Parts: sequence; C-alpha cells; structure tokens
Amino acid sequence: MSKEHLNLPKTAFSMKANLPNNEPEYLKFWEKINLYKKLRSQSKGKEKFVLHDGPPYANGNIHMGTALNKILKDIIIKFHQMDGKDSVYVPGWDCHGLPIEWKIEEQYKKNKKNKNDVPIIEFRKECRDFASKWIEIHKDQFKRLGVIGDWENYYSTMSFDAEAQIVRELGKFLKEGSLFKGYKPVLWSTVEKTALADAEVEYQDHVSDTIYAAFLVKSSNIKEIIGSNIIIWTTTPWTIPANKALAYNQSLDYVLCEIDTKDKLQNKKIIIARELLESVSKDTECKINILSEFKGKEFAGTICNHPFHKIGYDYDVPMLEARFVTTEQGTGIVHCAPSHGPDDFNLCINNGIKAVETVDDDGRYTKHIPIFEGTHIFKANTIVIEKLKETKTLLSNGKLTHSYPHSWRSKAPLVHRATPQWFISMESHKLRDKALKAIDDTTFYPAKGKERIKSMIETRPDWCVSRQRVWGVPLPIFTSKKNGEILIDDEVFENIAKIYEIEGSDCWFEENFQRLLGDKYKAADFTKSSDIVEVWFDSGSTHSFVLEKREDLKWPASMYLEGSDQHRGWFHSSLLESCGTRGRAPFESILSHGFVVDGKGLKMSKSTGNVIAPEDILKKYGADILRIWVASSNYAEDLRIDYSILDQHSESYRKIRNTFRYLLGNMQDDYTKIDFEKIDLNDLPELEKYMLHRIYMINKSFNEYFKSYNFHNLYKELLNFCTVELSAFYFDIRKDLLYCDPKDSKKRSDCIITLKVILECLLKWFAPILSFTTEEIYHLINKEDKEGSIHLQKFAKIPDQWKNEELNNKWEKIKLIRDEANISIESKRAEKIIGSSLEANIEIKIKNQDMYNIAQNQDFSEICITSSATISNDNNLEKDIEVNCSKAEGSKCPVCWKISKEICEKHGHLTVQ
RNA sequence: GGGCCGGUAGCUCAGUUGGUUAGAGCACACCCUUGAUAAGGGUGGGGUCGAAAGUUCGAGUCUUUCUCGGCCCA
Repeated sequence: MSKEHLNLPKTAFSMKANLPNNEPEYLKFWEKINLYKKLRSQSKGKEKFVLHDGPPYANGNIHMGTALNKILKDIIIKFHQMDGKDSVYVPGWDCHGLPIEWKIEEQYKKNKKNKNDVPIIEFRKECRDFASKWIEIHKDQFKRLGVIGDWENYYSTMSFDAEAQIVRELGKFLKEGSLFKGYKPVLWSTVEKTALADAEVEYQDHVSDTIYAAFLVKSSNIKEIIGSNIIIWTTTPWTIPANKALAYNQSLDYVLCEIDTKDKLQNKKIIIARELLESVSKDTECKINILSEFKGKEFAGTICNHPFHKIGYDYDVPMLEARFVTTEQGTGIVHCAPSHGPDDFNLCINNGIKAVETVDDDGRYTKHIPIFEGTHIFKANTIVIEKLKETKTLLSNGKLTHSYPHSWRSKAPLVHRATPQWFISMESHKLRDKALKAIDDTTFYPAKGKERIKSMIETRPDWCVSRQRVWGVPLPIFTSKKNGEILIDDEVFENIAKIYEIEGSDCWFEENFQRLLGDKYKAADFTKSSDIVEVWFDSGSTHSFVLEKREDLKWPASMYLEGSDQHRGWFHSSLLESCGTRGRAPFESILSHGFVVDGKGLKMSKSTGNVIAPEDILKKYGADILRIWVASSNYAEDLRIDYSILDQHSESYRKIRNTFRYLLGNMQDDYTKIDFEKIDLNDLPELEKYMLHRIYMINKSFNEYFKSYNFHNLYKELLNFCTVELSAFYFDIRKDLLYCDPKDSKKRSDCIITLKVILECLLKWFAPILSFTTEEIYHLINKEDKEGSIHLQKFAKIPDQWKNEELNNKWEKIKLIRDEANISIESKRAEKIIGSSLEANIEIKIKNQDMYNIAQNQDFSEICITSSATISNDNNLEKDIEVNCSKAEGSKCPVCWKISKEICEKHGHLTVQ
C-alpha cells in the first residue's frame, strides 16, 4: 500500500522551534506593523485596563527579577486585551538619585576630575545622559522578552513634564501644611555628606568600642540610690557628650549593688537591671553584690548628673520611661542622645527635650559640645573614653563586633545625626488614616500583601523627603530672609512648574532665581533651598504625571505590579503621595511577586556564583521558554530557576509545540475559521461532542484562573490538556480515522472540525504566554492576513451548549475501561505475545449493569486502538471491569493495520496480503 | 536581633471546614511503535508532606519549639 493514498499529516510548522533565532523576526514584524498602535486603535472606546509600570532604575543591565516582572506584566496585559478590553501599557524609568550621581563621580575619579570644579548644571547633564543611555539599553532588553507596550512614548521621572508635576505635587503638601521643616536624626554619611534613604543602607559587621559609663544619681524618690552610679552600656561612646537623658523600663527589676571597682568610679554603688547582673559582672570582670532591689517604675522623677558634670556638662539628666529598653544587652538603662537615634529623639521630644545640632555635615562636633568641639566623631571614642576615665565615670570598656549600618556606596559606617530635613507628616493631616483606609479599598494578589503594607503604614514615621544631593528635582522652597517663613503661593509653584515644563529643573541652580519667583516677590528677600526631593517621591508621583496626564490612560490604575520588596518601596510611596494629594490610592489592585532564587532556593549573588542572566536564557532557550517559566511558577512565593528547571520547561514546550504540529499537520495547514455557534452538536460523534465539552470546561477554569491571576494553575491545566486529553487520548484514537478514512468522509470531517476548534482555542489560550510561538502559528494559518497578529485577536467564546455533564460522566467511565484494557494489553506485551496494541483483540467484561449499559454501544476497538473488541455483562466478576487480551489472528489490512481473519470491513476492496 | 512569608516525589504544582492506602504533569526505568518519527503510545518505580513535641478517635492540614530559605526592618 503506497502511502500516497493515506492522509498523512503535513505541515510547514517545524518540529524544532529554534526560538533564539526566530523570535527576533517577530519583534521586527511587530515593530513593522506597529502592533501597539494597532492594538490601541482597534480597542478604542473599550473598557480600559491600565497596568501602571513601576519604573525600574535606569542603571545597569536587567536581571532575572526585572525580566520576571516585565513578563508577568505582559502576560496580564495580553490576557486583558484578548478578553476584550483596551489594555494599555506604558513603560517608564526612574532616573534621578544617588546611584547615578555616584557613577558619574566614579568616572570623574578615573579621569582625575574634581567634582567641585564642575558646574552643577553640567554635572546634572551628565547624569541625565547616563540615564538616557540606560533607558535605551533597557528598552531593547525588555522588548526582546516579547513585551508589548508604548515603547516610543515611555515615561521617565526626569522628563521636563515629570519634573514640573513633581513641583506641583510638593506644592500641594506645602500648601496643606503637612510638608514641614523638622529637625531629626537621620542616617547620615559623613563621607558622602548626605542623609541616606533606607534603601541606601547596608548592614555589615562592624567593630565598635563599647563602654560601661556611670551617671551619678543627683536626686530620686528612692532615697538609697542618691549618690550611687547608674550604669549604662553603649557601642557609640562618641554620643556621650550629646547625652540628654537616661531611659529605663518600668516593668523591669533593678538592683542597687556594691562593686569591686578598684577606684574606677567615684564610689562602689551601682544600679543595673537584675537580669543583667551576671553579664555585667562578667563583662567588667568585677564582683557584684546586691544591696537592695526595686521596681523600674520607682525611677520616676530621678535626676542624674552627666559623666562630664564637672567639666562643663552641668545640666540635669532625667531618667525617662521607655518601652524600647530591654534586657537583651547592656545594663537595662539606656543613655539617650536625642540627636543621634530615633528612639532617643522620640523619647526626648515627648519629654520636652529638643535635639540640637551636635555634629556637623563632616562629622565634627559643633559648638554645642563643650571640650570636644571640632573633633571628628570617628576619632572621638578614645578621647571620650579617656575623659570618662579622668572623671572616674568609666566602669569598663571593650570591643564588639555587630551588625551596623553602612553606606551602600562608600561602605562607610553611618551615624544617626539630627539635621534640618523636610518631612511629610503622617499625622497632621491624617495621612496615616487615609492610607490605611486606601489599603482596605485595594485588592491584593496574593491577599497576604495587604497585611504586609498595612503594618508598615501603621508604624512608619514621618516621611523624610529631602536629600542633600544635586541629581533630582529641587525642593521648591523659598525661605523669607526677614522672618524665616516659608513661601507658600500656588502662583509661584505653578510658575516654577511652567518653566520646568519647557526647560527642566536645571534652572533652579542658576544664581539668579528671580524668574522662578515671578513678579510677585523679590529674590533678594528670600533664600532658596539647596535640597532635592528624594527619589521615592519622584516615583511615588508617577501616577500624577503619567496616569492623570495621558489621554490613553486612566486614574487610578487598574493594577500596580512589582516585587514584594515594593511594599516598602513604590507601592508605599505611591500610596502616601496619592492619599496626601488626592485622598485615595492611585491603584485599584496590587499584585506582588516573590524574588527569583536559584534551584536550591538561595538568593542569586555574584559571590555564590549562582546568577543566571536573562540574556543567557534568551540565547540558549528563547523568550517563550522564559515566559513559560514565569507562567508556570507560583509568583506568590519565591521563584526558583536554574538550567535543569528550564530544561524541564523546554520539554513541556516541545510537547505543546507538537500538539500544535499534529493539529496543523492533519488539516494540512489549511485552516478556515469555524463559527462555533453553528456547529451542530447532534450531528457529531460522541467522542467529538465529549471533546467540545472538555473545551468548554477548560475554558471555564481558564477564565477563573485568569481572573484571579492564578497563572501557574492555568498553565498546568493547558499543559495537561495537551498531554493527557489530546496527545494520549483524542489524537491517539483519531489517528486511524484521520490517516485512513476517505478525506471527505463525514466522520473525518467532523474530526477535522473539532481539530480546528481545538487549534483556535489552544492558540488563543496560549497567546499571552507563548507570544512568539502562537504568532508563528497564526501566520501559518492566516497567510492572507499579512498585517495581522494573534495578539490582535480576542478569546473565543465557547457556546454553552457544548457543556454536557452527562456525556462527561459517561466518558469518564469509558476511560476507566480503557485504562483496564491498557493494563491487560501491557501484560501480553510484557510476555512478548504482542507488540503494538493493534496486534491485540480484547474481551471486556463489565460487572455492573449500568456501566454495561453505558459501554455496550461503544466501539472499544477504536477507543483502545485494538483490532477487535467485545463487551459483555457478567454479574459474577470479582472486579468491576475485567479485560482479557489475546493475540489477533489473521492478516493485517494494509491500510488501517488492523488484523483480522476476515476481510477488513472498511478497506476490504483493497488487496489483503 | 525583630516582623512577615514559605519548606508536599528529582522538577513545577494540587491537596476544600483536620477524615480511607497523599494526587497531577514533567523527569526517570522498562516495553511498544516507526503512518505526529530528534516525534507518538503503554506500564511502572518514586514522598516518615523540613524536624520534634503536643491537641485529637484521627494531623500534610490545628498549637508550640527548632531548623532551613526569602523579603522587609533594626
């Protein structure tokens, strides 16, 4: 029998995908037809779905985390688009900030250029160019992932209109009065001479000097402790000159003791927490005997002398109650320098003790610090320790290695330092309450994100928005030289914004700032701020200059989607900015994803050597494999990736690809669109009807999974459909029909119709994930639609009539019989009696009458792919189903390969050999 | 150090309000096929559900402790 008479599958859809080489062709194609523009014009007027892009920092190549983020966004956007919405995506970049400043400064160092010799405006231009360069690089890298968006009209925080709007936003806070000048300790780098954002701080081990210092009790309600030494322990001896108070915990027990000190202190009576007696004794190598014991709350009203009382520090040091005092370390009494620690600051301010500037920008003591003025704090420890010894207030000193904040850039240790800064109050205009309400009104995917951001908002301090740097939007603040008051005038803010819109914010740094003020005020009467706005305020304002300003978008966004770290980052700053200016969140929902970790669940780092770059994956596997990895991973938790995981996903890809290949091959790439509504179900064989029911059901769960952004289950459902229901079941059964029956026979045509339905559904279901592969197939079957794209299509509507639970139950049972048949065939195969299942005849016996009734009219030779099958009812069976398999005798039909002693029913006219 | 989240077969994931011998796909092993062929089919092995203790008639599911990992904070 020559094969020409058979309808063997034929397709131009190659088995090998060669994604790394082929995918870029589709990128060119999408660019050529301007897919993004087409999408927009096609969906004009439709309900909008706006996923507002969290701007990545325009610095350095993308990594797996960024790739994950962008692909996830793209998948969601494509889903909504195919669901019939106008699903808009405008990518953006975060451009201002310290990291870029540092890059430029690094270049200066290399070229032996001094930053101070460069005019600010020139420096800022270099920063701007640097950011622009990386935006272009990022753009190509993101596009390569298959991400569709408005790449031409992206947004950036350094665009002139953005800088202008940031001024307007700040103006709103200033006018309201919630943006105020405060004096607070911030983490300060004396090397960079700037306050650092939380994100700019690294915790590393640091060796600190430790001291046990003594504060003599001047007066107290506990008469017996007057004149004895309150002992404190600190790892920052240099803050002792700035001490203003002592803190204790009222629920702790304290003891008055006698200590063997060999005249280190002025007397031998000390006071510490009872629980810490042993560790203090051990640390100071002193013997300590308890004299009496009392409760912490009895300390109330106690006043001490500063250790340097006699040499210029003759103010009272009160003892204050504080919960933050614990018995983890130290003595149970904490020394408080309000200028050098947030806890200290808060405790003191609540008790009427103000912080003053004790240390200047460089890290030297100011005039407020007697004796030590001018000394650098990093060199002060030994001097302070010496003075403590002299004044007999040092019990002991030593060293301690502990985790300590450092600058991420210079790696220098940081200090808490009280500086004048600009804050947005969490309380003055109920920002905290507004934000908490807004969180409640937001949908979180996964739900646990809600609690996470909530607890942060509940406890966060006022928002410090000023930075002592140059690459950013200048704080639009003018202070009156006459009375020190801040200029608050909408006309001025708007005037500045208008100027920025045309030329950007560089002009702030010009010496003559009269034109910024307009005609209403005289520049000579004011000083202008030299601070810039911290970058989280920039990116927190993107909703105002992107969502609100652009016609193609909407405010609030449908969704913000970022890594889970952004609960403290962009989600957080956007929430605060928007609640402060507009009273609600700029998003309706938040989707947060975990972090990319290696195959073992460890974070990727250069030193561990477990880093995989997106670029490597694209070269080896292609973007569609990476997209499968994204879709199949559970983003609610951390996402593991390594080459073995990717290998597994490319195996799955091949399975999916071959499923498409079978479909295309059997229709010879000749696809005509089918009107699903017009399919006459009564006219179809049961198996086809059953498959349509399955399509209906898959589509239903597909929609449920998509609406809840549950992609890994959605992908699994699709993959299982391909492998279990199509490849191993429906396709396998129907091969005989497709290959051997007359091309235009009714039954074969019904099967082809079903294949077309499956192709259309699968293609669309997979399109948001396999963006490139589905496009390849779309073009193969839509040759005339040269400007078309799968991504311009909408999901197929599945007719409700396809649902058929009754038929489903029936075929579930038929499948059970098929499973039994396979086991029986397999045992004969193991005995080497048969090879192919077509060499078998099967005899099926059913115990249960109902089951028999269901099965009796089925052709099990077709369903089980055997040469013959009989079925009978037998109440005496032990099992519910019994299948006996025997070797088929006779000759093999050259067409359908069934073996029979008779002439083949179907192909009997052909010669039987 | 603190807060939050997580640890189910080699991998990706399911496991309702605690209720039979813990599931799926992939991978693996063996077999079949050679008319989806660098494809396809069948059968099968594989898990003390991170560890321990507790509550319960009964725990992958609840509680506590520990451990490992991640994010955030200090």
